[in-house]
Amino acid sequence: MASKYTEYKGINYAEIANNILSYWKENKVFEKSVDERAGAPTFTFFEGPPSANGTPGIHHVMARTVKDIFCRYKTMQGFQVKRKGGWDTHGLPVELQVEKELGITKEDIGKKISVEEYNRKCREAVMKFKDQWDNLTERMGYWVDLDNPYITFEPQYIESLWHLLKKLYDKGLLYKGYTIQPYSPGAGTGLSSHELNQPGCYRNIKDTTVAALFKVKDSEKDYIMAWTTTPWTLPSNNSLAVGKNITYAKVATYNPYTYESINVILAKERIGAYFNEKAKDLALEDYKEGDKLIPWKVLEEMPGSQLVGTVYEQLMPYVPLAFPAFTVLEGDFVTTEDGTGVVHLAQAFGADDYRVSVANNVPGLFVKDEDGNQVPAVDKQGRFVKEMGDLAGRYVKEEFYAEADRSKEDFRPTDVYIAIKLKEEGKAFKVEKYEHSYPHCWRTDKPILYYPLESWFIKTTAYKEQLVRLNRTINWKPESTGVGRFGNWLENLVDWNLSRSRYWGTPLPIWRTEDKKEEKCIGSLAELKAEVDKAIASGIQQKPIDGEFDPHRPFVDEVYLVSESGKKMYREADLIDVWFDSGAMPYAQWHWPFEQQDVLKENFPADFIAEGVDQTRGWFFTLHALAVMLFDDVAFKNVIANGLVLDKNGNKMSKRLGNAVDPFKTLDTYGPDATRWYMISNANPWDNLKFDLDGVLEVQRRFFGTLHNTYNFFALYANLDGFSYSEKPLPLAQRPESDRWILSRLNSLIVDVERAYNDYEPTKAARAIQDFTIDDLSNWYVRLNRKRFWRGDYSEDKQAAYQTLYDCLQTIAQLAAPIAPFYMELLYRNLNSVSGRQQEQSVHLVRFPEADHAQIDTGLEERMHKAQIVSSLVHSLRKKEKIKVRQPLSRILIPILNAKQREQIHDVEDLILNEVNVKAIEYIDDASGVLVKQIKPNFAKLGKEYGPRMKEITAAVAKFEQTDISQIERDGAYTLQLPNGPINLTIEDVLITSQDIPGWSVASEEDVTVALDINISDELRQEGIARDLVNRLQNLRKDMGLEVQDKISITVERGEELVNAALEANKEYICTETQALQLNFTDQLADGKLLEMDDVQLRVQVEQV
RNA sequence: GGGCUUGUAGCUCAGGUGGUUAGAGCGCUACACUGAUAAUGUAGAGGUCCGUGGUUCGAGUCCACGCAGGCCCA
Repeated sequence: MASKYTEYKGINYAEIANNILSYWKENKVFEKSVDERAGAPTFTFFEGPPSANGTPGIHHVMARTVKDIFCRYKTMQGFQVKRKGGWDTHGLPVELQVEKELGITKEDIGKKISVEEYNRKCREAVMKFKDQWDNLTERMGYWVDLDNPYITFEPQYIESLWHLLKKLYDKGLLYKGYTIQPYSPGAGTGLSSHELNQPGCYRNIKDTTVAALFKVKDSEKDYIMAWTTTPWTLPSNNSLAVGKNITYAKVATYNPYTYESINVILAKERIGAYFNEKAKDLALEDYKEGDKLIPWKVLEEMPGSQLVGTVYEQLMPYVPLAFPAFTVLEGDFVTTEDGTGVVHLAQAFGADDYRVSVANNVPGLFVKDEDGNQVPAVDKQGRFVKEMGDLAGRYVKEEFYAEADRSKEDFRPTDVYIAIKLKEEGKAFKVEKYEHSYPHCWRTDKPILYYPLESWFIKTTAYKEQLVRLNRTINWKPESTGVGRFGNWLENLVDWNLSRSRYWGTPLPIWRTEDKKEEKCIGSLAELKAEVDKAIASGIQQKPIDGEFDPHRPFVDEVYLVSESGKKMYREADLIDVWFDSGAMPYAQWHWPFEQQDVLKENFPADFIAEGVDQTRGWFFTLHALAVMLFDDVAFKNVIANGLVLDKNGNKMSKRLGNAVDPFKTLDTYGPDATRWYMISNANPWDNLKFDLDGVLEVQRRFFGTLHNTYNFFALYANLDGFSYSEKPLPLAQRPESDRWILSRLNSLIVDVERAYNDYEPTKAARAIQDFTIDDLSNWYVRLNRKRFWRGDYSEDKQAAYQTLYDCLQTIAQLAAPIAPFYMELLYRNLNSVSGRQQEQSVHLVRFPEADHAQIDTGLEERMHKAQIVSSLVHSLRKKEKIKVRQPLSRILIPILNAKQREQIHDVEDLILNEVNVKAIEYIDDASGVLVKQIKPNFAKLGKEYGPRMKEITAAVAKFEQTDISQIERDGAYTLQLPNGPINLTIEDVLITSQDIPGWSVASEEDVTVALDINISDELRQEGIARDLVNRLQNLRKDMGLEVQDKISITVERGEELVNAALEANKEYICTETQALQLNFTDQLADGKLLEMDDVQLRVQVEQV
């Protein structure tokens, strides 16, 4: 055991962190923190896997600090907290990165590069920055098991995924359906939103638009008007959508192309876009064919809800559809920003169209292909199918035609062709070119179509109710993300589209015969092996599955199975959504159920997870969905959805803009503790953080600097006195008021911090610890008690001071360890290496402190608060009167409003007098006859009772004289005679203060008022001089380089009478303070030093003895 | 366009259930203090509590409608 506490001259926090890191490694502290808790209740944490194909950023430090805090906290509370790391390895970003590096596109896969080679590249790329990630993890102090992580591309992991998929399949939750996706006919492939968001994909183009007229069935001449920028979808129209809160108008007018008399129905707000205001007043009957101004008149108005259900005639009757096709529906996406306020729907060619049609059971327009399958009216090359009469074979977009065809003289784009046709048939009201932004395929440069593509889905909608119900049991931080963002998402749930047409990912384990009549879903590698053996037996497959089998493409595609009826089966070519990979990690990370069957019992569901709020519909959802569908349980009980880390100006960080903060550099410069503390204390994790390095510096200076100074102060004197906490702790009753006060505050702090951690409010915990350390411990307790540490013998009082300060530091180390694991470890070890009071090797192995409620004395805390107010007021008055604190003053006056207040201040009198260098406090009460009191109503209390009468009460109380105040104080009651009847006031109904003492300079705060007697007697003056001299002598000692414990001898040259007297009178005081063994006077001092004081000079000589 | 979220001092943030002088830290200015000193104390300047309406005796706080930023989704 060390005999001395380590003292520090300077401190390098980053270096400390490195030392602590080595200490943890050497002593396997992390491993112990898990292993030593074996058998204890578990606290389960799930690590959301990052992808190592990019470098980590500062926001990862944020997210991982949040995770780390609660894992460390729960460990300290005695739980066993296993933390298995993980890597997310599949997905499009990996593919795109590889393609970029190799300079290839998706089309080259299978041509310039084999799928096998391509996937091998992906596998390498995805771990490219693993070292950097591991390095960051370690250096920021994130404790997670990096040696046995789960990796989503490993065969065992994929096998678990297959098992889960099969469970879903067996429940009938896996089905193949359609989804409307961006589709490029030229490339023959669907596009991801990621691909669509690449720069240059959205372009402004001019399209032919049509405001089409849909005739209301059984009406004479009523037409509903809908506008579209894609006229080629009009032949596939199956319904119209209106907004239920939009007001529509029926307008009598004439068809501008056929001149027929018609009534047009459109949103009232959109009339101006289609009708000329000048023609409004023209008489309808005066209209002649060809007139420029077409008269119009609003016949009636109606809400959209009234239009819903209206049946109309098919616009372009190529393919008949059964009722309820051609019905007006309600659509929440309808606006009056542009168009007519009526949206034409073609189920096959728009996501909204599809959703609304399906929801209303309206059939979409499809035809049967040669295999009897339902297909849209436009084929995958972008051409109308043969059932479409005169349109058959036409490409829907002119860009799809060959250049040669387009340049022919009689070439008409299909949109124009349709527009003309509708004009001629009297079904168009307005045809015009319109410029808008439209997505293009980044490969072919041609416009995309929204087109129905086959996909595998998980029928999450079947579990909507359970998903919503169980979500209510989850503790979300912040709550709004759970009930709002996530809750709404669940309310509007759609089935989970699992399919991805890509190469690097988990293959869908479904095999089908060519006629799609037989199907098998494989749930394990063993099952696959067995099926393959069957296929080999039937001659369909040659190669058996061995132990080395990689279930990725292309190998899995080379596996053919045999159906029950003996037919060859092919794997469905899709990969699954990578979110399935990560959502299944609770099970797949343990290779469940193939190994460690029991592990789920102990480690599911998670007690806690944390990730960015952008994961709400990603990881948070897939975790929840799988847990609910497969296990009828939540996947996690508590979740923190943290916000973004922005730059200091509130802009998104990006490497391109150069405003990204380098996490490694930050850790190098400021150390992990200040970085973590700043992130947690500055704002709640779920708010966005404006990351400012100056803020980290401030945390370092203010919090860690203060704490470190406090420790250093303790170490300095404890070493001199040989304090090693070997004595028994002194009973509270034997410790002075200020010790009992700081211990009371300390125990209150423990209560607050524990509550904050339990509520997943790390910011509150950090701020509470910080405020205690800076305000209570350093700036009040240590400042007031400094002398107890360095003056006199090793008395009981001194022991009390050491023990008290030690306990505070020790407890802070434990409370703050989850947030600042390195520095708190240092503090803990520095203290315990001498005292040996705690046996654990690390603060992270110690149990979290438990509050001793017996030490909490709220009365004492109140009293001390009064002392702080009085001291602050006296300082303020001294400042105003320009009298420095070193000059003692005789007394302060405090008006006393009641007995309690007097008692409170009296109990802390010594502290106050000491702090402000005043000899006495005099209390003035009513008997003195000089008190002037103010009174005002207690609004909070009276307001509840009298409400509207507050105005008159306030006015009446404002008119109170001193005698009225005395009366209510004396009687405890007072009756107000008011115009609207009398009101009885009690003493609790008013607030009485005294903010003035006639003839004195006073200051007041809260209910305390202080006056300072500024008369300085000779005696006080002399004492002031003595104090000044002590100060100068102390400085001189310091200049001479003396240590605290060195003794001196002082010789002073006699000077002014007052000064001489001052020194004589205070000789003993001066000697004690300056550790002088003697103080001698002489008439002449040859080589003394001239000390300058405020208005005197003194020649002295100081020698070490 | 929808959902969620944020808006309080130059900056970062506090401000249970509405209650009458809206706070803290940093920064700035000035003064003081100095056996913790790369600290500390005191004072000062600095506010349309995003805006507009409303409810109320009373609104930073509650309601409605906007504005601006952010995230996610269309």
